[in-house]
Amino acid sequence: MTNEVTPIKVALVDDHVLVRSAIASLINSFESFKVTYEANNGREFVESLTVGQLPDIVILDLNMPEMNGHQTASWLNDNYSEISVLILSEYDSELTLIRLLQKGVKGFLKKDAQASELKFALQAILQTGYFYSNHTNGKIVNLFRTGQGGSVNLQKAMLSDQELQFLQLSCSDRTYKEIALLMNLNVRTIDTIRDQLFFKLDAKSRVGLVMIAMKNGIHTY
Amino acid sequence: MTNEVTPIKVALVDDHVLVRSAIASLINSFESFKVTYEANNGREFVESLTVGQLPDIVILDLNMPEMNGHQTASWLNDNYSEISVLILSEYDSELTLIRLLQKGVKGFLKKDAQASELKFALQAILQTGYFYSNHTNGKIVNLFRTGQGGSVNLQKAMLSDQELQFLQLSCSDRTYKEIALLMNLNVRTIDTIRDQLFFKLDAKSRVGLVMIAMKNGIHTY
DNA sequence: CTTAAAAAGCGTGTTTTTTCCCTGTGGAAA
DNA sequence: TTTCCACAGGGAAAAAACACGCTTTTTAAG
Repeated sequence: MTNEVTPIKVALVDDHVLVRSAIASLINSFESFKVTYEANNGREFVESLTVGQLPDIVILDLNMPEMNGHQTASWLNDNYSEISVLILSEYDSELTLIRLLQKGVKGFLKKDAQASELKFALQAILQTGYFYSNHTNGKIVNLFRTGQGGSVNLQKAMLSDQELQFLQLSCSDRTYKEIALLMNLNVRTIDTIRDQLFFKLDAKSRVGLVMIAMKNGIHTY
Repeated sequence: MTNEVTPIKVALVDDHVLVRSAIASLINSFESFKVTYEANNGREFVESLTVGQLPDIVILDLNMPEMNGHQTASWLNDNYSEISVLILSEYDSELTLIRLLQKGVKGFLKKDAQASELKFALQAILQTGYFYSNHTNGKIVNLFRTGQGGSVNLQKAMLSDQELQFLQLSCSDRTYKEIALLMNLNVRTIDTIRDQLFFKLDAKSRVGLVMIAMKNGIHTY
């Protein structure tokens, strides 16, 4: 069991202050957990980090100004790999899930989770080292979960930078011709990238792609 | 000033337990406010209402199972119009804003608001009777805000049931032909409805429409 | 009630965009 | 070598977007 004298120190990084301060008081109500850091974004958090008072777990939102969840997870992985990272996002993280895993992220939780799930996730990360919600779907996560193929299929399942950029640019009124221009590619190549995404994401049309992209917070505002 | 002996009673209706219990403790930290009801959806809330202990303000999420925010606002407007309703949604509410206003809703707030905004919104509703965040955009809200035309333009700005249904059905891989079949309309009529929505929502393509629909939580999961 | 105006619905047709074939090259990796 | 894959091409069918016009229904006004 955890030591009651020195509670687990949790950091919260999220620009949605309403939700953040709310989650903070929820975590403080958990036995043996205590929120010791609160920040509006990655930069703010990184700058406030004090050696000797490092948190045990950092709860990160993905979409933040200045320094987002991806960047913060990378930085933590490089500088303080002993700190566990739990992603708490508004969106699914399927599309960039493998990227985040490579950055050492220990778990994922969506903001519409139950309070008990958050507590369970925190405990699971401490005890087993990881927590993966089973509320995800889609080809990618299934590939990952069923462990079909080691590293080769993971590369297949993972979206390339190009594919991500294409997805992002697709979330607009732009035609493929315009997207091709922006990406310095031939329209035919765009065809190939699109078809590849149709397969990877189980979509049948651009509208389908855009919906998946938005559910994953890929779109730019 | 508000009476400190009898605090303002607030009800919270939201199926995102994590966020809800979090917001509850936040509101309880506000001076002269107290959360007296918590429910996972409209039905649960309505059934738990006890005469003599009615809340002063109900904070409603829009997307809930069993009985959603629209339905709950309607019911409250019909049965307990003395209770003020504040919509606290994950999404923009532009598309159905006027509908909600007609149901007597007193204010709107998005979940990514600052904590201080929530407090301000609650106080504003008590003192002035309403609170409208200025973080909304789009043709509809601007029409409403600038007061261009009294009731005629409001009808124009408001989306019809048909338009809403079309928007919802557009969020899929369906072709317009299939949507026309589902709505018992000719494909040409679908053209008209689409073009009308292009105008009302400042969109230029179906992808644009779908993005607006998703930002407003119109899509079915 | 009558009439004008507005809107909703539907038709024909055209242009643009999207989607889907199948093919081929050049480079990197097995 | 052989295999894979990013990239690119031609061609064609389907879907989306746009134009114009013609009824019927609804609404508003006199």
